Amino acid sequence: MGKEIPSRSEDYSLWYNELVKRADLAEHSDVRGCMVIKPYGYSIWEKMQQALDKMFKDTGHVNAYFPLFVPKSMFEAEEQNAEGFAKECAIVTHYRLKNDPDTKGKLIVDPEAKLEEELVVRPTSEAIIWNTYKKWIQSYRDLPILINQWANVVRWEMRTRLFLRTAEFLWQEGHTAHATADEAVKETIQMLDVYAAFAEEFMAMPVIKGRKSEGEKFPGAVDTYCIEAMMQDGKALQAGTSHFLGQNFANAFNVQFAGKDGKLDYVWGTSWGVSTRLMGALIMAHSDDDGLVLPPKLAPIHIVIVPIFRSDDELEKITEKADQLSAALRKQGFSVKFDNRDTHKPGFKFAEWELKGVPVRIAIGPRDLENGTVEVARRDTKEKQVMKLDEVETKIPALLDDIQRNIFQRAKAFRDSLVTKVDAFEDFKRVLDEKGGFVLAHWDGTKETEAAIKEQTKATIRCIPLDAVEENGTCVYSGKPSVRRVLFARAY
RNA sequence: CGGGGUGUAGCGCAGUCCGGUAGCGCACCUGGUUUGGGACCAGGGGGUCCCAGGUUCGAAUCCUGGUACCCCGACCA
Repeated sequence: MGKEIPSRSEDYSLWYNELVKRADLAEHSDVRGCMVIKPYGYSIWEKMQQALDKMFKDTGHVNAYFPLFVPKSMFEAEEQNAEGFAKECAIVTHYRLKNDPDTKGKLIVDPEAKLEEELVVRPTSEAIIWNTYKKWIQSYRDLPILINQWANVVRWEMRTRLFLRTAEFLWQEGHTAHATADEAVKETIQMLDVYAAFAEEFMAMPVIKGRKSEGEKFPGAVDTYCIEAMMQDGKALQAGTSHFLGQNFANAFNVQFAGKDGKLDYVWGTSWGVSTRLMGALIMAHSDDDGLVLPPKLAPIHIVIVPIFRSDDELEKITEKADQLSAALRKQGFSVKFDNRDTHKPGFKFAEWELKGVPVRIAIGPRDLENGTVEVARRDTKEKQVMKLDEVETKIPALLDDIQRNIFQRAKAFRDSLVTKVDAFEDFKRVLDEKGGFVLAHWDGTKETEAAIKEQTKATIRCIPLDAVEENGTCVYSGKPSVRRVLFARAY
């Protein structure tokens, strides 16, 4: 293993790939398009899951689990959705292998074990879930249904990248059913708000909430809402989506309920999800050329204590102090690692824990023992300070809070600096090429213009921001009238 | 799925053009000296050269096919 990872400015993609591997987050498996999420990476995902799961529960949702396999006929029931995903579905056609009669020790698919009906490996679960909801819903008294599931899904991607796009990925998908359109829309927006709050408060990643254009929305949805984040290379990343499904799936699966007046009506639906892609967002939003920078709220290890010693005797004395300090910090709910390996020098450990993004490092050496101090270093700014040993346990919580806040502020200042209003198409192209980031521009609302802009600039409409101000203008491409600016960017 | 590149020790790479004993750095093991920002010296272990065929006395090297990954495009969370 070399010492340095490639720098962001030299090769951003290489920096990202190397960082993911070197920080022990994930690696490519020998299965095409699929990755292994390693323990350190998975523990960050678990932190995300815990925070999100609590937010879902707090808003009245419960968890359940639906099958991985969806019969093809069930999958194709909602046509828009089926068409949208058709090109990237894995399909199970057989249920048995047998010994190859021609080659000893090899197996072949048993041609006699062909399934009556093929099974689609879920790229998303609307079909099986609405097929199930049909059995659960008769009356308005059965509504709403507010269910989430944590699951894996498969989308057969042509080109994959660790965390950002893999053939199989982990996510959560919420699927709710409501008696009125109004209630379903409120649910859609509520979950968008949950995602935005999670991104900003836990991931320390500022996001822009908005609605997708017709061309970018989820197949099968009436409206798709999203949160859009900005990465350090000036490309946007969709970090979460929340869909108002209207009655599309209820229609497709014939899910009706009797209202108070006894009349039958189709059920209104929503679905919403975030995936392990958030890991990619987290990495690209904050990390630097020395490695990961993790917000304390998602860091598996908050504080690492590194002893500096020459003799066993010194280590013993330092260990005593470190153990006391660890106990006091753990009591406050922090995760503390005492790195007492005698096989590596302190400098090596400093670099390694920086690579892994541990927010706070405490070094204790012979000088500190004499003076009753420790050296405290923060990962986000790399600043060091000497602290009285007996003050550490009271000062660390504020320091971690400050790191969490600072990471967010830094990301927000960066993001804000990359939001540019433009009115002329020449400027539009120039800003994308020279500066990158988000471009706020007027759009005439047609898919032809959207497609033409994408064709010529590689930029897509990321969203129509929910807080967009109503202002009269002319479309940056066609010159036709427009009433608000929309958010463009090149995106992951 | 199209264009380009790469696959050689755990990791990063040289060797391939021009066929002839498989190398380097890091990591690993042993011993010693070290330890406040990625230690040093000495010794040592480790290889189906991506896979399958072919050419050849002989293939990491040449030929054919396959496969995986990376970059650029198209598609997409």
